[in-house]
Formats: sequence, structure tokens, C-alpha cells
Amino acid sequence: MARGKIQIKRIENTTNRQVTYSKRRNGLFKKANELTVLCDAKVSIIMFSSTGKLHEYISPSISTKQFFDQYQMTVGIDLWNSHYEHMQENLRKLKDVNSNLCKEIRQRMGDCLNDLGIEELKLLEEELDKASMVIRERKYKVITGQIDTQRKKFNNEREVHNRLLRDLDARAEDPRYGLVDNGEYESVIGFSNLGPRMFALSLQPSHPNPHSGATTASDLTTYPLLF
Amino acid sequence: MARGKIQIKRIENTTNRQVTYSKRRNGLFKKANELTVLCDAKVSIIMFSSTGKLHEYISPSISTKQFFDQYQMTVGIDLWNSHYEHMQENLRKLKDVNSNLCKEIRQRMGDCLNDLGIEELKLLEEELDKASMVIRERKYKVITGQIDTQRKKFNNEREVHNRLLRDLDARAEDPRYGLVDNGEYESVIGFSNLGPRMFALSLQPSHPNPHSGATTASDLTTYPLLF
DNA sequence: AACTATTTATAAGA
DNA sequence: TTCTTATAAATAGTT
Repeated sequence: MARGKIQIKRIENTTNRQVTYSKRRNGLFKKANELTVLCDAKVSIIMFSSTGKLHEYISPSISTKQFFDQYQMTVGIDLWNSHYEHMQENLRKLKDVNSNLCKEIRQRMGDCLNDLGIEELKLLEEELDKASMVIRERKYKVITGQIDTQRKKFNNEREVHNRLLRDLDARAEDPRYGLVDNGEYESVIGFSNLGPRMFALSLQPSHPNPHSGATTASDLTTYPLLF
Repeated sequence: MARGKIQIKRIENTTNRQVTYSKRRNGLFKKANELTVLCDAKVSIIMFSSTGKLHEYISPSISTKQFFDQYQMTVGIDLWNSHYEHMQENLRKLKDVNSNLCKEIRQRMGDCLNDLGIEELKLLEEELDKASMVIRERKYKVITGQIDTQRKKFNNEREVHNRLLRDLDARAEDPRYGLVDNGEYESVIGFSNLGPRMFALSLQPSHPNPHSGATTASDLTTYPLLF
């Protein structure tokens, strides 16, 4: 548009093309900015050169994201809908799987049996009985584990106690020590004669903990000896 | 830029502003198009007037969506990421729920019992036994339903058969009809004397259908009479 | 990047 | 909105 008119068609000379791109891009952005100011408008220009370089103008006081959002609101299409589709498909499938799982659990609890035929009912019953057996075994194992641990603990306690008694006897026979408080010692001696059978009767859990979420065989409730 | 220079600042006169918006918008789009052609570039212009009206220019041979995609690829930000977040959160939660449901089912099948304490094991066993009972009842109900339906069917068949026999007798006594093929009729008469008890022995399902997905009490396998 | 002859855009008016 | 036109602005080709 100066020093000679030009045809509006692709500039074949690469350098020339790039120079023109640069010049006209600036012109375009300047015009866009003038428009923004003069007319109180919002303008977004995004351009890619033939080499793929990105250049962008956007009116101040608005972000590209906001621009896109407003654009979509206006044209009424959701441009990122296609991006959603895969996720939505996934979500749908998961929900399906979920509801099937829930149904299966309900069936395993004795609800929603109407959809099942005889063969399926038979199978389910079999499975449940089998599982019940496994669970009973497991329960037994856990209980015996707890009893075993408890027994060890008890034996240990008894040993400690007996050692104390022996120490006491040794002290009593040692002429270097007089019996300062006879009553106290006697009660201990008397207690020692109750034997293990009596101990067992006073065993009680200190933490009943009936709904413990993750009690394992190695994570046992401790049972203090109650006197 | 003509008939006097203007300041680049908001045009207060509304009409004037709108006229200028319109004129300059055309100028901008024209320039954008020239740039597109001359420099083999891709240009997207989106603008909103102060009144919220949308106007758009986009280089031919590319869609707005493609433009946005390329823009995002180039700037390396996912503009719709925020849109994803909610869905991804949902997806994560659903997966969690799913895995918990799977675990519960496995526990109800007698697997994965290590995480359960005694109380939980007891509860599970109880539930399973209760469910087992319900299922047994249901099974019984389905079976008796099938038997009942079958009985009705059978009675109906017998009635039809008896009616046929009566018709036959009537015909035989009617002097208008001669017995064309005596042997054939005799065999039928003989069969009729077998009685219901014999029928029952030859009852067999025509479609054993042991893994029917949705057999209900009202959707019973039909049992043809085998002769 | 700067220059400048010339084209193009456009402000104001009709 | 469109046309006109004087003038401002943009820019093609050159340095």
C-alpha cells in the first residue's frame, strides 16, 4: 500500500513474507488496541505465522480464558465438550460397575433376589455357605491367637510374681533385714497361694473395643490382671 | 484518521462509538484477511462490542476449535483444565468406592479377611447366615412356583386330551362316521388310559437353561409332555 | 530498523 | 446504514 500497490495473494519470497507478517501484525494489533479503547470493546487476536509462531493480542482487563468462556456463552456451544466425552464415558461406566457391585452385595445380603433364577440362587447359596465356613475358621484362628498371646502374657506375669516372692523369702531369711511392715507382706504371700486358676477368673479386658476397625492377631487388646 | 485526527480514547457519544466500532471492525477483519493471504498465516479475531455483541473473524481452512487446540498446544496450558478438575475428582471418588465395594464382596466370599477384627468377623458371619436363609427361602418359593405352574399346565393338557377322547367317542358312536383307520385310534385310546401318574414320569425340561440371566417366577421354562 | 512514496483506512458530514 | 472525501495512518519497497 505504498511505493506501489500489491496483489492480495501469498508472498512467495520467504523473507519478504516474514517481514510483511511482522509489519502487518503490528498494524493489526495497533488497530485492535485502538478499537478496544475507542469503542470500549473486547478484542482477542490470536495468530500463527506460516512457521507456526504464535502471536496474541488481547484487550486489557480480560484473560484469554475469560474470553473463551464468554465466547462459548455467546455462541452457545461448549468447545471443550469433546474433551469431556471420554471422561464422561468413563464416569458412566464406573457408575454402572458401581451399581452392579452394590446389587451384588445386596444379593449377598439377601435382598434383591427377584432377578435371580434357581441356578443362580443355588450358586449364591453355595458361595455364601462356603464363605461362612472360611469366616468361621478365620474367627477361630483370631480367637485362638488372642488366647495364646494372653496365655504367654499371663505366664510371664506369674513368673515375675514368683520371682518377687522368692526375693521376698530370701529377704525374710536374711538376718540383715527385719520385717518392717509384716501385714503388707503377709497379704502378698496369701495372694500368691491363690494359684493360676484364681487369676483366670479375674481376667477382664481393659478395652472392650468391640468395633475396632483393624484389629489383627498382632494388634491385640491388652488384658491387665485385676486384683 | 481522516477529516481530522482523533485522540485514542473512549468515544463518549454512543451512536458515534457504535459507528466507529462497525467501521473499524470491518477494517480489522479486512487486514486480518489480507494478512492470512499474504503471509500464509492463521488468524483468529474475536470481539465483543460494549453492548456484548460478538463478532468473529477466522482464517479459512481452520475452525475455531482447531484454533483453540493449536493455541493451547503452543502456550502449553490446558485452558479447560479447571473444567476437568471436578470430573477427575468425581472419577477418583468413584474408583475408591468401587474398590471398597469389591473388597466387601471379596470379604463376603471369604477372601481378604485379614483386615477384619473378631467383631467384624462375627457380624459378617451372621449376615451371611441370615442371607443364606433368605436365599434358601427364595429358592424354595421359586421352585414351588415352577411346580405350581407346571401342575396347572399339566391339568390343562389333560383336560384338552380328555376332551379329544370324548370327541372321539362321540364320533365313534355317531353312525354317520365310519372308523377309517381303527389302529390309529386304538393307540390313542390306549394312551389315554395311562392316567396322570404316568405323565408325570415322562416330564422333562425342553430347555434346561441353567445359567439363565434373568429367570423369574413368571418367566418359567416350559415343560412339554414327552410321549 | 528507518525512510518515504503511495495506498489504504477512516472521521465527519451528508 | 451507506456514500463521500479530506486527511490520517499504514505500509511496500528501498536503504
